[in-house]
Amino acid sequence: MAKAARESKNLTALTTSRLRQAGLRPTRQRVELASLLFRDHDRHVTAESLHDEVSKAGVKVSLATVYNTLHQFTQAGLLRQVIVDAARSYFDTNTGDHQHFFLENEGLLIDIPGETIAVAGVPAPPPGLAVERVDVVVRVRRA
Amino acid sequence: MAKAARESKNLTALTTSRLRQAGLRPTRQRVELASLLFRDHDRHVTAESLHDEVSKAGVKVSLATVYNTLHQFTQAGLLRQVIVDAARSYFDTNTGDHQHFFLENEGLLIDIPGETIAVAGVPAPPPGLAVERVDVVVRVRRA
DNA sequence: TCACAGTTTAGAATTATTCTAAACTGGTTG
DNA sequence: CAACCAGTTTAGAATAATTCTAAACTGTGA
Repeated sequence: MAKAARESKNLTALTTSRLRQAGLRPTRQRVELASLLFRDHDRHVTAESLHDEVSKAGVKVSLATVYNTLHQFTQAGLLRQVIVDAARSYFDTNTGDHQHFFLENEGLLIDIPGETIAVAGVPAPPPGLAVERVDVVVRVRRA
Repeated sequence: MAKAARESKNLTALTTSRLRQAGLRPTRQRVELASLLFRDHDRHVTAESLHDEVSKAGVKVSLATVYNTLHQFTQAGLLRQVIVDAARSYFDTNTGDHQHFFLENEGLLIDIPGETIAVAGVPAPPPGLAVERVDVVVRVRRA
């Protein structure tokens, strides 16, 4: 077996067990999307961009499935949704504690490691409410 | 002239000059929307919510005009757009330095004064980019 | 009072996203 | 290993927020 094929098989096997552990049936589509997504640990995709990517790779997956899958992965804790743009939703393969630069012009997200930024003085939330997350978005533009 | 009418006339006059200063022609619709918006200094509205409010007040303004006006006011620096919800855009009458609690369940925004929260350690942006704003959103839920 | 640039508007158009109902497919069972 | 079925995928319709368009209207300066 050629090296590339061996690696691909390996990736598929890894992805499959990762999905199973997350309680998701490893269907062809989910394995293919997950393989693309989790190849790198700091990817930021849009439903549209991921659909383009998977399509260009010659794989046939409907846009509806991409949406479904992104939401399922998010619920399973494999992805995190990032809300920075009124026009579309981003999903981040980095689910750990971290923040973002957002390039408003290009619609590009860049991770800022969690230890880098410190947010002090967050007041106690109104009674009966629990803090779920503190998001910091550093909006930047081409000067 | 009755007290209420006198106050209303006063508000209208104030609003009118405020709009003129912002370089916006004080049309009936703009004056009416501005009067509602800037009565309080910490309002958070949605195009839909503002349109409902103005309609219930018996004023006839189209939804398209509400959208136009919110964007014009934002460009003129009278409002600030807040992006916290993938489903809709919020506009904030507080344009100063401050942050927000966002009640995910209710879709409600609450201001956190600018001095309260301190963000330290924001890294220099990638070359050629300038920081435009640092947004902090404290997402909370009913416990 | 006139004229016109700037506004408003109804309704169509657009765009991201979700829904629906029918076809399909992993995984399990006999 | 064949049949079954709950869970998935899909095309296309539906939805919802927002923007666009072209025609009617209105402040404002002369």
